[in-house]
Amino acid sequence: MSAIAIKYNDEIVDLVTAEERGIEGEEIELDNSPESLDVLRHSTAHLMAQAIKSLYPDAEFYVGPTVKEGFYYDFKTESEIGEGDLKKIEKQMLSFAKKKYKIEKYEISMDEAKVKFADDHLKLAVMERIPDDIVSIYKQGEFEDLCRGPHLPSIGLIRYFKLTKIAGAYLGGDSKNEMLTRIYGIAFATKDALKAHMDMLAEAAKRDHRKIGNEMKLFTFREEVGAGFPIWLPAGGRLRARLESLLFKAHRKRGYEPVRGPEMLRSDLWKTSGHYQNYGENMYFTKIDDIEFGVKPMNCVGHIKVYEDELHSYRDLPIKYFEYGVVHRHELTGALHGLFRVREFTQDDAHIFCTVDQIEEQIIEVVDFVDKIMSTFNFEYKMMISTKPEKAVGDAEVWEKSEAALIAAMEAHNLPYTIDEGGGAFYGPKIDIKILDAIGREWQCGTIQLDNNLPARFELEYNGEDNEKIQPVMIHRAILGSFERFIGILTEHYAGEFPMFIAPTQVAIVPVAETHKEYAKLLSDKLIDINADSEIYAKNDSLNKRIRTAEKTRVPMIVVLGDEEIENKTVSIRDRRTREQYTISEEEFLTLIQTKINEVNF
RNA sequence: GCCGACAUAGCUCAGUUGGCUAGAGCAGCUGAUUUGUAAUCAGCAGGCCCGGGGUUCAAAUCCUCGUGUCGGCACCA
Repeated sequence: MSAIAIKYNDEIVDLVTAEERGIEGEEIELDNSPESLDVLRHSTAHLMAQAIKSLYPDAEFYVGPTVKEGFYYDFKTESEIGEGDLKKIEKQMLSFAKKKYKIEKYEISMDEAKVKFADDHLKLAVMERIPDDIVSIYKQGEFEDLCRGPHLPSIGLIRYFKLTKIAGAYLGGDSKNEMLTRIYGIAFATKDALKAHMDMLAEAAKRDHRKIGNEMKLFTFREEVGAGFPIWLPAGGRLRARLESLLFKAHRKRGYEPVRGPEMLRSDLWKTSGHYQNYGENMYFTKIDDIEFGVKPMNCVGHIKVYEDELHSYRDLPIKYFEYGVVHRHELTGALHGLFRVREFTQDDAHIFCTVDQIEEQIIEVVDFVDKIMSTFNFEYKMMISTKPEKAVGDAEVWEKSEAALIAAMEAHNLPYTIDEGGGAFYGPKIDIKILDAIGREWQCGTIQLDNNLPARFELEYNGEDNEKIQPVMIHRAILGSFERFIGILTEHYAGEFPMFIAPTQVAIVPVAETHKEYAKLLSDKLIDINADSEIYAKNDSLNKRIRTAEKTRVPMIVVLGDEEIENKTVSIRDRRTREQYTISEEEFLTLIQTKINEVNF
C-alpha cells in the first residue's frame, strides 16, 4: 500500500503539498490510525460536498471539518433535504469515487478567491475568518473547494463510509446567525472498521435508557403532564429508593446532616442570590397575595437559611447539610432528552460551610467520596476545573483566590485534572466530574463548587477565636448530579442489567406448579426480611413462559421451586448475570443475596 | 428557542394516489391445561388514528395552528 500523506515535524502534510514544499517525512498509509482517518474523513467530507453540489447545484458551502465521531459539512440550499436524501447523496458519492478523480491543489490570492467564490456567501464568510493572503484550493473533477487540507491523493481511496445524520446548525455556532443544513458522516479505511463502528452505534442504541426505561417500566413521560417532567413507575421507584438509602447512610457516615428547604421561596431571596438576574428566564414563578415566589432552581438558598438559624462558632466548622433537593429549571424544549435533561429533577445536593483553611481537606474529602461511589459502579472518571464564566457575580480577586484554592487542592494530592476556561458557575469556580461508562462514553455528573459570593451576598458569618465575625466559605457539591440523570447513565452503563444492590427486584421466584406457591410466598417473606425485593411468577402460564417473562425483566436472579426444592429445603438458581444454573440450600441462598446486596462501599 | 423528521390500542408496528365497519403481534381479560429452566391452546375485549381549526361528496391520509417525541445546533446556575 502506498502513502497518502507524510508526517513532517508532527504536522500531517498531504502528498501534493509535500511535493510543492519539497519536504519528506514519515509516510502515512491508508489505515485506521487517527492521522490516517483524519485525512480520509476530511476528504470524504469534500466528496460529500461534491455529491451535494451535483445534486443541488444552488448549494453553498460553509465548513466541513472532521470531528471525534467522523466528519460533517455545513451548507445551504433552497431544496428541502431530509433523511431520505442521505442514501441518494451516498450513491452519488460512490459514483464519483469510482471515477477515482485525483485530488489536485493550487494556491491563489485571497482576492482571487473572493472573486472565485463570489456567488457563495458562505465561502465568503469562511474567508472573512482567514487572515492569510494566499489560500489553497483543492480540486477533484469539476468540484473545487477552498481548504487548507490535508487530503488524500485521490477520491478513489474513499470506499467505506456512511452518512449518519442530517440536522440544522447555526452558522459559526452562533444562535444569532442563520441556520444551515449539516450532514454528518463517518469513514474508515476498511470495511470491518466501518462495520465495527456501526455495530457500536447499534449497541449504544440498544442501551438507550429511554428504550430500556420503557421496557423495564422504570419511568415514563406523558404529553398531558408536560415536557421534561418524569413520572417514576414502581420498578424505577424501587431502584431509586435503594440508591437514595445507600447514599443517605454514606452521607451520615461523613458527618452530613439531612435538612430540607421549601420548594419555593420569595423572589427577593433569588435577587439576593443573583439567580433572579442570571437565570430568571429559566425559573418558574408564581404570584400570590402580590408577593412573587420563585420555585427553587437550586437548594443553596434553603441551606443558607438553615445555616442562619443559629450562630456558629469556628469550632462547629465544617458544617455539612445535605438534601435530596427537588429543583425546577425551565430548559429549552430542544434541550430535553429522556432523563438526561429534564425540567424537574432531584439533586443529591450538599453544602459545606467551612473556614478558608479547611477548603483543601474538604475538597479532598469530597473527591474521595466521589471515588468511592464511582468505583462501586465501575465507572472511571476524569476531573475538570472550570473557571470564571461570562455571566458571573463577585469581584475578580475573590474569583482568583477560589480558583487557586481548587488547583492547590488537586496539586497537593497529585490528582489529575484539566481546565475548562469560563465553564464555572456564576458564583464560583468548580471541579466537574466526568464519568466514562461501559462503552466509553463520557458523562458529566458530579460537581464541587467553591463559593465565596453567596456567603457574602447573604452576609453569612461565624465567630472566630477572638470572637470576631468571619465569613465562611461555601462548597456546593453533588456527586450523582441528579438521580434522574445518574439513573439514566446507570441504565445505559449496565444496559439495564443492574447489580443486585440497586436492581428494582432482586429475585424472581417461579414455582413449578400451583402446589409450590405457598413455599414461594414463604421464601419471598424471608427475602423481605433481608431487604430484598422479589416477585412471584405464579400466573397460569407454562413454566417456560414464566421463566421467559422473568428473564425479560432483567432481574438478576431467578429461582425455581418445585417438589425437589421443597423436600430438600433448597432453591434452584438461574443467575442472569453469570448465566449459570445451580442448586443451593435455602440458607446459603439467603446469605448469597444478602452478600450481594451489601456489595457497596460508599 | 432554531433546522428537519415524526405522532395509529398499554407496548411494538401495518394501513396504496384521500374512498367499505382502521388491522397485526405482544401485554390484558375468560376458559381449558398444572407444567422442571426463554413463548401451551382457544375465545373475548381494547381506538375522539396527539389536540384545535380548515379543504373536500368523503380525511388516520391534504393544509394550518398548537402539544409532545426524535436527530442535531444553541443552551445547561
